[in-house]
Amino acid sequence: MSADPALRREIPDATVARLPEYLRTLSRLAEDGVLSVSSEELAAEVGVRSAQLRKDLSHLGSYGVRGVGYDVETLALEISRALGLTEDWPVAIVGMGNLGHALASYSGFVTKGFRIVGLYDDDPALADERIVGVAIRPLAELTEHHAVDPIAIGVIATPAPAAQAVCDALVGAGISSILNFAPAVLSVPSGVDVRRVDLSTELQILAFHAQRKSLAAGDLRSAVAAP
Amino acid sequence: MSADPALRREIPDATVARLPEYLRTLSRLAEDGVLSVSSEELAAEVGVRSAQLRKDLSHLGSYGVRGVGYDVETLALEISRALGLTEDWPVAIVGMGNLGHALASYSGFVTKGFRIVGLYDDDPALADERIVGVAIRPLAELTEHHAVDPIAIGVIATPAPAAQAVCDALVGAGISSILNFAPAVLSVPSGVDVRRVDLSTELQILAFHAQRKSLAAGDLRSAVAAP
DNA sequence: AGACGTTTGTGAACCCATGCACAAAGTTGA
DNA sequence: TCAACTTTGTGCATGGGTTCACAAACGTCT
Repeated sequence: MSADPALRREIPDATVARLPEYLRTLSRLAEDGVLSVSSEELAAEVGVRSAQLRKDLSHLGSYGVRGVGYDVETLALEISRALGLTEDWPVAIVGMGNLGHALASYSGFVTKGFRIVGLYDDDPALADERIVGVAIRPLAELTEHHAVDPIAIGVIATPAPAAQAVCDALVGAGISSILNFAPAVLSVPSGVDVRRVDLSTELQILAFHAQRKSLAAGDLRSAVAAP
Repeated sequence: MSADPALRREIPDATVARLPEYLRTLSRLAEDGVLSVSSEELAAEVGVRSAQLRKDLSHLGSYGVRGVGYDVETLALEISRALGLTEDWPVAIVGMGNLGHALASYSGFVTKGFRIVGLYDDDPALADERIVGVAIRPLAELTEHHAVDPIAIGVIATPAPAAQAVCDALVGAGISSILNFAPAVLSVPSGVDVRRVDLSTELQILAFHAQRKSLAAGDLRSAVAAP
């Protein structure tokens, strides 16, 4: 009777960030032949509180059955729909160094919905190499390519100094969703969505906590000062 | 007169997550010969509000000068200290497929403080290959290696099904900081710190927002229901 | 020396996210 | 059919994080 809440209500960012994890776990359960899960069980698998899981799911609609739990198949489908994975998302990768190669051949990349349609690099040494059936082309051909076969998401896998120029090229071609692996802050017009994945940032955060642990563990060299 | 606040106070997680970005930007400014920045300028570079930057920095101590700003060199050093980057962090990578290779040769990896001391993979085809001067060894040698030349951080770059076993091996050897690139939730004893980086999660979040944008942009097919 | 302009550091208000606890709703079994 | 049990969906309280706004502190200029 009521419209799909995923299209009408606002889904909090924190929830959206967890939906892929729920979906992945549900897919695994489905493969294992599990038909139904309770919020308690699923939450335990994913590593969150059951109340949080239920509240997250409530933002997409009411797909559970009280006293029973959630149908695995149905819930997976509804999360896929909410995330937009029932559509097809053509992806282009710019920068085919080590990281670009790894991304292009990463199997998890090709999972539902995502499809690599373009690989770009200006290095002539890479020209016309093919990865997963897609040729590597110079970046200048991006706009032309995009006009023929539209790209929804651009992935930047270049060194940091080139990232802003590549980003400008992507935005200029009309791409408004960008995943940036370069350690650089990109400035983009409003309406363009950038997410950054940064290895060294993650390492530094780990280092911070490791340092905290080692200091807490009775390393009294640091107790330099007193009141 | 007072002790280093970084060692006495608690630094919020949200702040810690931003410190690497501040540090990177400060390093770039230092290279460009900039001696001093205001919170307003630095915040603009990083893409945060100046009040947030000041509050973040206030957690490490009081290193600014009112009416002037922050000394670039000093602030970079203090952030490095807070993050623990004045120490040396030996890193091991497990899983030398495409991603492992890319990580090992990633230049940003070797930046201050981090040093690759071990590469592991059980595939005999990779045995004794060397990357950046480090040999690839079978995972069974991890514990022995760790005893001789301690490893602070373990990086998991294997396929998802192998991730938990690798994680158990790392934890068993005594490593308590883990960076996980496999799309799997790892269960670890308390005291072990795991951070996950997942490409397909990031893509799915982008897809969600892209879908939202296209729905909002006058795509009225979806306006199915009305009161 | 003193007034003025600038910028930091932080108290206070707001906002979002998490976790608790329970009523509502469904199933199962007698 | 009805009672007992299970599990969802959610109102409410709690806690962190972000932003505002301003007093305190510093340099500069006269």
